[in-house]
Amino acid sequence: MSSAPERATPRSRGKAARAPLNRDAIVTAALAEIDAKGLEGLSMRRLGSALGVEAMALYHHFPSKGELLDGVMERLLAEAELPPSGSMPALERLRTFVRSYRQIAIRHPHAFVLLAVRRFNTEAAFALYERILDALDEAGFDAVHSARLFRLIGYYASGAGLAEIASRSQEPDATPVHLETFSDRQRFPRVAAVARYLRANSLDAVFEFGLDLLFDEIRKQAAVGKRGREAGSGE
Amino acid sequence: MSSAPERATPRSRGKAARAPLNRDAIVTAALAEIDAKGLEGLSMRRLGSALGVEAMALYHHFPSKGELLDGVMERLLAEAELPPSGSMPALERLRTFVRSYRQIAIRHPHAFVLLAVRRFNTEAAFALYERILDALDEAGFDAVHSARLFRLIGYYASGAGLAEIASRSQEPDATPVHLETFSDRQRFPRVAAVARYLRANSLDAVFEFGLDLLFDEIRKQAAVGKRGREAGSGE
DNA sequence: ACCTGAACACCGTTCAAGT
DNA sequence: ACCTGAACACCGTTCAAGT
Repeated sequence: MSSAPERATPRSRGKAARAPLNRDAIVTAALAEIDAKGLEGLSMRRLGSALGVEAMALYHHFPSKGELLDGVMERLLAEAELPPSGSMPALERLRTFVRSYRQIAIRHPHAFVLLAVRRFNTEAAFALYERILDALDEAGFDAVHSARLFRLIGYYASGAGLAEIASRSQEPDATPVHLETFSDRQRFPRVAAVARYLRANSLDAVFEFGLDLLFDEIRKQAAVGKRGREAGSGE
Repeated sequence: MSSAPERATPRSRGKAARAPLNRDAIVTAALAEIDAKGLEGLSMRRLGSALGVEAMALYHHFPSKGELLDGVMERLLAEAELPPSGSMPALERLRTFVRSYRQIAIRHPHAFVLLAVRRFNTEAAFALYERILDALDEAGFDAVHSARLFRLIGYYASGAGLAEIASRSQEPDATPVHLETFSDRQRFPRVAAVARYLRANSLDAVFEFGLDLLFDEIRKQAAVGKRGREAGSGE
């Protein structure tokens, strides 16, 4: 989805007649590059030549690689789905959000690391925060509990996404022991016994289990103690 | 506390009379470098000169920077505390583990990212898995539920650790909007209302809240449905 | 306004050589 | 066995210059 970069001239096929760059087009190319070659595979020089331009041209649109990566984060975040108020109960909307957040990791395993590691400091991130906190408010939670559940949901979504990446992708330069194929029953019998349920193809079930557990508890909290149940050590 | 690197000669003070390098000493220096200057600040060249050696000497002990980073991960993991069986109830031991895992993030904010982003493929990681799964077994869970709770606990621990990093450290190259000082009540009123409970100094309370919520639910599962309650879609 | 070219100060890693 | 030196193929970014 999201905005397609507009081509100014109809004759933009040779690199001579290229339309002028813009931030959207650069972010699109950067995400494609990361998806294809990994986060380490993105360099300003390679990105430039993918766009038919010298690397230094990019600095006219982004002051640094860091801000370009923030742009990629915003693009990823735009793939998160939080249904509008009224379409379904608040907690169901949040559940949908967490599911869609995990899907970002599955669709963009290399780029998702950015969401886990870099600060969310962009406008789009704050707009998303606002909507999540709105849903928690709608579910009846006060500021203290909204903050706590916001964090809890975030921890789970982030951890689940990272687990997808770790389970499905291979770090080529790492020590060669693999959970997927693990079977040393002598030394790690418990790991061997459980390994088959830890594999990547079990992650869907594991994720839904955890999500149910979390939201069951959240629902209970919403029904019982919400609004005004102070619980110390706020600041 | 882990092994101190042995100095072979008593007269090792000039760089001429340096004791021969070993993996432990290199990992110690690498972690110190990461703690001091961040993950991007670690280069084989700088690490070499910190050890009084050419960068290329390190390749005699580690085949690549990736395997060195695996060594740093093992060192970090050694700081995780999982009390021995019998010292306290199994679920309390796991709770202690999650708390200590978060402390790794607080002590080593830059290096912790490695634990979140790289695969755990080392011996030490598998040994830790084994002990966690042992505790879950002791608490009465079968293989399916052990796997699910193993993941759930991992997601929470990982997410909580990353939140510590994101909240406390500053990415200098990022877009300059900060939650810590946020107060745009016009555009993001809910964020503004909750911001004070999302700040870094609230994270202790938030973490303990989530931990209680998680382990309350885990305890209930252990009491009721454990051992043999199959729940579909295993493989 | 938008982009280029050269340069600066770096990277990880290979490879042959030294002791 | 352990380390060095030179080299290769890269980096992000600055700066002056071009159109």
